[in-house]
Amino acid sequence: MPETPVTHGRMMLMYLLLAAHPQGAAIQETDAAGSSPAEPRIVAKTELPAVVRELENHRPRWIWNRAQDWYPTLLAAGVRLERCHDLSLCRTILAFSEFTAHTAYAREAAQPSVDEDSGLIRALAPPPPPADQDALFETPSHSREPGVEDIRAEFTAQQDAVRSVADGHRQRLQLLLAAESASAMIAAEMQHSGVPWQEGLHEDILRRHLGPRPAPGHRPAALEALCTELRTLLNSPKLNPDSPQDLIRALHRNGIEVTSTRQWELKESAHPAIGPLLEYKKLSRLFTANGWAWLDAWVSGGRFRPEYVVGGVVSGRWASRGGGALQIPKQIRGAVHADPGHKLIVADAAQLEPRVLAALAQDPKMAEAARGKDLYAGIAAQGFGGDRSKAKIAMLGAMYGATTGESGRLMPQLARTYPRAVGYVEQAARDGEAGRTVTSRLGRSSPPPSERWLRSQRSTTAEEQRRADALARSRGRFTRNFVVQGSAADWASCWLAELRRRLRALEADGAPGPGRRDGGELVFFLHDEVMVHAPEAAVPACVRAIEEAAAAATHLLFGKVPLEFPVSVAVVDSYDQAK
DNA sequence: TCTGATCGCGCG
DNA sequence: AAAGCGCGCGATCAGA
Repeated sequence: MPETPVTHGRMMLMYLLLAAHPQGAAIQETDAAGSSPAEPRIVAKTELPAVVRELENHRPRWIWNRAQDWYPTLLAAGVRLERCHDLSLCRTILAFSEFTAHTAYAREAAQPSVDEDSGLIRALAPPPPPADQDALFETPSHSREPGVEDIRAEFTAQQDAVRSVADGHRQRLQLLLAAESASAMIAAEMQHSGVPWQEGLHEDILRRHLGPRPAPGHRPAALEALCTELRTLLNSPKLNPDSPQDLIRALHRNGIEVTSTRQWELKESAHPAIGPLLEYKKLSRLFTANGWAWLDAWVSGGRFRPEYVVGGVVSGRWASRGGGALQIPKQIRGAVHADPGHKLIVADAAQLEPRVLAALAQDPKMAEAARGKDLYAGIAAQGFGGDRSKAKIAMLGAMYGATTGESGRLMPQLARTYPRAVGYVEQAARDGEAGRTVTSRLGRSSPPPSERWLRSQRSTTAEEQRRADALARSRGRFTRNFVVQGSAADWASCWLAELRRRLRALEADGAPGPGRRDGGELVFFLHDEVMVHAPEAAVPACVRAIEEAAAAATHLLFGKVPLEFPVSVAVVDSYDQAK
């Protein structure tokens, strides 16, 4: 492998392709244009971590199909990398972005059938199931793993596509691709570190609410007692409260006229059975979703290790698989607990989405309302007679497309005060209804309408037309929300990436030592919230890093704007102490 | 007995 | 107090 290229005294960025090879892996240097001065180096799987660690000294950008294929193994071997380009995630963005819609790349990439056997096509499909023990029935794979030439070709094609984007949009798109790739690394690193979780504390919570762990197939004592009580109160000795059908029949027999068994509807009734029923539902949820079985399945060695799916939501948000990582209930957050000598730093971007909307729409009046820490209070003062809850409902209604109820009624009032902000989401809704796509700040576009949707819009009969209109409005609500949620996801990705960079720098600043990590570690991310697990001594520096990263993200997305994106930071021992 | 849809609820 | 976005997941239920 050649020395780090140096030009005019400035270090040039080195790109290293990393691809599968029959003998393990192939590594090849390349430049931004995709040409390579040397032959690939073939490395055995067992040697890979050492080789990669050595090459990392050149601070290259690693180009791979999916971070998920390579990075977890490297992390397990103690290798952390600085930057990468995740072709698979970037492909998905470039295939649908309006910024690249004019390119041949997008036309081909958006057609999954075109290159069925490049292996790269998996970018557009769900990832393959985890390797199964059932290798006997392995389907003959017609999509081979992409080799180093495939990787290079894809990288070159992506670079070409990005280069052809108009000035202004190009920089945003480059930022999005870099942030998305950084997210892929962060997700792998979080999976590796896990969320600090004290099983004992979790079990305490379960015992307190449910009683001791029941035998398999049985309800815990607290649920059993409530079930008995409900059967008596509803005169239904065989009632299964877990069955909505069974339950609704029993409720009707007792004169409780509900159309569903949702809690908000049940709360309307004053029947003596409602209290215990709501209690049953609450505890049942705890038992089935985050009870002992969950603890067995997902927590080990004091860590909760979920799987994050970067780009798993079309808007750019992360999704997760297994363990419901993005739905940790408030009820059990007490089990998320810092290690001895450590703290959890929990930070969230206050009212991120409405602030993003104000910046997107460049609404001066709403920017003014956002001057203080509490945007909803600002909006309330300007147009809702100081009523914060009304202001919040109106704002959420604007971003989600509410038409009825209080939220819908408040919309005209909001539109009068903030014509630009409301106009922005209204335009996005009209675009969606007309079948057009919409785009986030950094260039992630909503998917085009499906064939079925387009067919429905050409319907003729009155009944069909009515349904088609409903579908159009539904798509309008989606695109209306997409511009806000997607741009907020853009902001959050930049925040994460900037924070990761700063935390790495803190580590480097510390006294040297083998395997030393005292700069604080990102352990959790939830749309607009991050959690850093840090030694107490590092807490102040980590808090600064979080705040600086937020300011950096704001500047990266919007440049100089008269608008702040404040983060609220809590330094705590356990997650339930935050907020 | 298995599979996919539906309900309901957790999170932002 | 209650209808409008995005998700994952477990239990139940309908249909094969």
